Amino acid sequence: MSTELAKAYEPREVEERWAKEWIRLGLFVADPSAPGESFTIVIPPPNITGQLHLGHALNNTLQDVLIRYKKMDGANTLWLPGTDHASIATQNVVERMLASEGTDRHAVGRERFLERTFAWKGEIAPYIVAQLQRLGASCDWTRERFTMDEGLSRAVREVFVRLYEDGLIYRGRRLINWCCRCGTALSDIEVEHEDVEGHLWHLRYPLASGDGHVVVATTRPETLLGDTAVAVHPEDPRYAGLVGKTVRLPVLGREIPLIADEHVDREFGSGAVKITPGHDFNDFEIGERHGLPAISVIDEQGRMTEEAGPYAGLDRASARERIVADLEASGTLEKIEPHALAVGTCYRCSQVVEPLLSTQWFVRAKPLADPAIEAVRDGRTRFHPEHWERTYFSWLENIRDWCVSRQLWWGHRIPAWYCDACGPEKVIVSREDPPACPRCHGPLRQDEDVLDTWFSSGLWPFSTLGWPDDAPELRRYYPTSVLVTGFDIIFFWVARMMMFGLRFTGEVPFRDVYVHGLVRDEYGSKMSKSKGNVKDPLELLATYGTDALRFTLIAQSAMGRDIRLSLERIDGNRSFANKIWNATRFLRMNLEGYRPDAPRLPGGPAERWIRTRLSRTIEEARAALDAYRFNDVANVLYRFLWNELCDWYVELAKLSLTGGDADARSAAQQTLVDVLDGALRLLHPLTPFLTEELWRALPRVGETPSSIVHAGYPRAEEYGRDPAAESDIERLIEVVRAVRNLRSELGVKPGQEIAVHAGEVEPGAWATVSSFEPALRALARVGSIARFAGASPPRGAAVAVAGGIEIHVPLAGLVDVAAERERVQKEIERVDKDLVGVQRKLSNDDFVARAPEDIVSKERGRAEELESRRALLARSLERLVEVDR
RNA sequence: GGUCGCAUAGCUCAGCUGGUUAGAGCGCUUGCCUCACAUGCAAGAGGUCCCGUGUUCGAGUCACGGUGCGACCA
Repeated sequence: MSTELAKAYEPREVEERWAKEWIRLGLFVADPSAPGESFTIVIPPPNITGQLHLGHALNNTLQDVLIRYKKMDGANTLWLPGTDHASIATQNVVERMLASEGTDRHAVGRERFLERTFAWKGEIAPYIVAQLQRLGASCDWTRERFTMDEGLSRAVREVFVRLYEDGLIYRGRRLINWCCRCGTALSDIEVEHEDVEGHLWHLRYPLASGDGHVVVATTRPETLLGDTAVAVHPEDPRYAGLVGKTVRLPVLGREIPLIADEHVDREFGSGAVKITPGHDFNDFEIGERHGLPAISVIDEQGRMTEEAGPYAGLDRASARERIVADLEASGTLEKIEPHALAVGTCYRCSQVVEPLLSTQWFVRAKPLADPAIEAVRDGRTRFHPEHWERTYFSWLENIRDWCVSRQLWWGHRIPAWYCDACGPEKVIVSREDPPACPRCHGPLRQDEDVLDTWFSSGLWPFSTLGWPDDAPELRRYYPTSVLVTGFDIIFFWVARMMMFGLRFTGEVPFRDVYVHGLVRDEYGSKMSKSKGNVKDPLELLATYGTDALRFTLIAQSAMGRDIRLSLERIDGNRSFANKIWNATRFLRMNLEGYRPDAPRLPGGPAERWIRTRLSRTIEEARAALDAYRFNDVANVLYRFLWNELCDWYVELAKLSLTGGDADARSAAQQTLVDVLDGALRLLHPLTPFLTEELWRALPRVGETPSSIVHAGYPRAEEYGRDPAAESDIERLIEVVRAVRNLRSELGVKPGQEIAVHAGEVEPGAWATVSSFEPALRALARVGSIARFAGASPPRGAAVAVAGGIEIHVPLAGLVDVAAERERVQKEIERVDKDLVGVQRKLSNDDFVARAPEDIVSKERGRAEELESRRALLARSLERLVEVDR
């Protein structure tokens, strides 16, 4: 209290101090036994692959807003933080490190590789936590979790075993997506489709009978070696007589059948397609239907297998070149056309993915998906904005079995064991590591593979709370209240959490899902390292301050929209922080004689007005927060603090503070203190650092609480409502604006006082306006304001109508009359334009007859007002003409 | 090919269940270092609300069609 505030807000020191202090105070440590309604958020755990980006900044800012709001409002809150092991992504990072050291994981060995990766995690996780803390994230840091923690790993095992026991997990040989670079299977959604300009090769497959050929079109000629049929549409007249015959496969000479299948697209190419069940998902299904063999001609390294005959050992790309050349030489190649196609690529390394036959573990998805669909249909979980549920449904309704095994080392090892003596079919799946084969007591070999990262992420909302144990945290904080996340992981994560949550806890994992947009650059492009348009959040924090960045992200978070982050906007909000800082500074400079414990005085209209405005603002802010309308919260608070409190109340309060009336001074001081107190609390969830610092600088009775968080979220009732004061001050503001406008347009010098002659347009307006004479003097440099008698305003005056009065400013010596005439003429034209619109409405009988009464009378009132204004301006114009004569 | 979203001031965007004079920030113009703040104060200019049709007394807002952009799925 004793030290003065600096002239401008310097965020850095304040942020560093409070980030530490909040943790030291244990402000956000959850207590399951404490009272209050539970409000829980589990953090979308950042991957331990590196530093956070602006998407994380947005995601965590929004969560923090909700948690701080609920915490202040008395809820028993828990925001549980943590990190994700991100098996494939993290393994790639560590493998790159090894590569730069000239070695690789196979040389290092599994055990040392895992040690190395845990060491990496040990470095990165604290760094991520520090970044979140820097952002102001009010997580319960004592409960930080990591997806590979012991407890969470136990949950993973429990789920795997139970699903296996329930027949929902099985091991099988099927076509899967294989990333040759990462050396692992991927699930369907881990494959991204990239549009590329490719080719369509038209190939002649001779009929085995020797009489002619069939032309097939393909985008992947090298897979021809694995063809086991050629398919046409059953109703395609071009091939009517050929179905059932056989064709001879070029190069290899294998005889394969010509079959008919309804799924063949007659429009594609020649209408005949080669069927390669071993390397194409559609072909695999056709193959199943027709009992065709599946041949693998490409292996896990992306090389041609022995089945590929003369091409064995070549990689996919060179095999294609060679085959095309050979086909051309043999006259098999009819033509090549350019063709756009979507190739599947690995979402972690962007290499082209190869469909391969492989033995993997699968989760039977449908029985899990159905309850997850139902829970959203009946509203147990709601999406905000709602339309995201369509995305959710469309995926779950078409879900296919989920390949969960990964040929990686970093992750949860699959709890399955094999006994070489008893044979590969005898699989043992167990919660505990089995010591020996239960049949032959021989040694067991654990499955080498790990589980898909999303398998453990799917358990996050309850595994972090102690499940499968019956933990107090689980009882108190589950189901969680809201999940805040980006739409890009609705499939990966949200849907999986729903499936697992319902299956294993019987309840939805969260009541609400708030889906925010992506943070893009100012041109709307996705930020990506390859484009080089990534902005480092830490850099932005350092330049503009955390609160400014947070406020900007919040203000831009309109439901259902991406965020284009512009530096200008952050800069503007840096000014906003400075503005609030200075308002508080102003208050502290005017506290002399202020007694915190003195009874509150009612104050004048200005005091009652700003309290009313705050009360309404509180109501709006709360409603917006409750509905996740983050941008509305930001806008409402910005407007109140800057455009009402600073622009008007502080200016009005200056009069009372220096006017010599002790009560008026006290009332102004009290109001400034109370309103600022409420406004800072109201704003705290958005800009925690600034508000915490300033709030503690307010004078108060007794000891200052350790944090603004304990001060309660403002309630509208705290500030009361006074509609009369509200309309009076609005009147004043209108008049001040009108006079300033006249001054500006007339080019009156800023310092020069002017006389105002007023006439009353609305009954009672004069009494109100004239009572504000000191304010008019201070805010509009009105030297004197007097009511003119009857209907005889002064000659040669500029005129305006505002706040229910006519305002006449005599021009004598101020301005040239011709310019003023022009101004009035323009004003008349403007009024005319509005008047025409209103009159057209009123002359429409349908409107008068059918529109609601209040709308019609509103329009009538407007017409009257415009007409009288027009008449006034016209008279004024006449008198200006007279002056000229 | 299917689905979804977006199109409003020079730029970035608000505008809920159809009814005000269509708003904000930045930028721009003009004037001010007025004793909290030049990260400021005051005033101002700037819009065929993408196009068309329809529903309605009334459409930026609702419906349908089109155009353009983006995303997701196949």
